[in-house]
Amino acid sequence: MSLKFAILTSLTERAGSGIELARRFDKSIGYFWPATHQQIYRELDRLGESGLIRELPLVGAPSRGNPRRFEVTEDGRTLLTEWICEPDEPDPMRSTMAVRVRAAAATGAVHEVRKALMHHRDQRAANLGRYREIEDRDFARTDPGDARDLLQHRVLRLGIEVEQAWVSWCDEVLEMLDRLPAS
Amino acid sequence: MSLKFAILTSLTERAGSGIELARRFDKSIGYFWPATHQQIYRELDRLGESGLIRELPLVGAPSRGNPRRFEVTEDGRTLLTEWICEPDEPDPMRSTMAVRVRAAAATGAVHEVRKALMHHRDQRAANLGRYREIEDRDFARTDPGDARDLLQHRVLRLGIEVEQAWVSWCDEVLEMLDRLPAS
DNA sequence: ACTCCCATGTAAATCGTTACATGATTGG
DNA sequence: CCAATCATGTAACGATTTACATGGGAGT
Repeated sequence: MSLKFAILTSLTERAGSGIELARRFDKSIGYFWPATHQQIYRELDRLGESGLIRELPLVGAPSRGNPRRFEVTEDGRTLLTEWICEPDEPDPMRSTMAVRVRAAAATGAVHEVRKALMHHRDQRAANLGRYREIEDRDFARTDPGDARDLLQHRVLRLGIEVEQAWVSWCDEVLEMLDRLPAS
Repeated sequence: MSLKFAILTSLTERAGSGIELARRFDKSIGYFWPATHQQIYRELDRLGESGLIRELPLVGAPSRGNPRRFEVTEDGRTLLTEWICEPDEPDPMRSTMAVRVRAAAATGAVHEVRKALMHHRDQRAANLGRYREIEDRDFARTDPGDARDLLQHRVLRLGIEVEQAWVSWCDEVLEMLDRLPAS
């Protein structure tokens, strides 16, 4: 449901082609709403049919260095700003790791979950590292910046804080496992 | 992908019928892997065909107070404990709220996001309240309990810590909006 | 008798993932 | 020229959501 608006947002930030969008999803807005290029192309078609985006005119023949590019229409911009105002229902949490720990508790195979936890912890720590690099690169300025910059920074901070919470939690559980008898 | 294992876990904790599972998903394991009763019935069929669960024999005719009940087979238990050991890739984050804030930043409609944020904050706070009630009711004992209890408690703590992070983040963004000029 | 809820299910639509296809083009 | 990559797309499947259907039992 939000893919549509994630694309409108990204195209509002800057007009671009399908592949460019796919790349932005891989390293920016996709941290909060992942999507593959297949999803994106499909959604671009639909958004075009609905008149929410339009294709920019190509100067020459469509080719590798001259791909189809899209921009948001006035209708699209209007719909997006209306959507911003809607009361937001939190997306339900969905964590395989949590299910694994519950499974460990249910079966009594408590130490078997250690490998999963350590791997999970490492992945979260890597995410955290990526986010902090972005923060240092893009938001390290001492002067406040404008409202847009501040809001973008808050979103990145959300990613950082959530990943931090995960890393701490994994560490706590791993410590707890260390204190348990080897079974 | 994890629904299968969430059901196996829940049936390992206690055998039960489809509706019972649906209710447990609504107030326990579903906090970390939500599922509707339709998903659950379909998955129960598949798990039965794969021999991972089996139907308990009914004493009388199937009826309201005498529903079909399922338990995990030895194969199911084996598969579940093997699955516990697999290295766990974190499920990608997916947050409509984060996309909304990015949209607010991109369009410049920064104050329009306030209503969404406040509603989101309230929902997160309500989740937090529910989790804390469960903690007080089920995990308030001073003696440590066994390994299973400890692990279950850690999972609940994960929920609590993530919701706390969300509430704080919403408060920070709302404060930030208060300090910005009215547009 | 009427209504509500229980327990199970079917159906359709959308969303998301994985695998593969195609032509064009750039780099070596 | 050949391989790798770019840019776009198709196809199929699985997962998820939403809506509706049904037959029975419980309560009033």
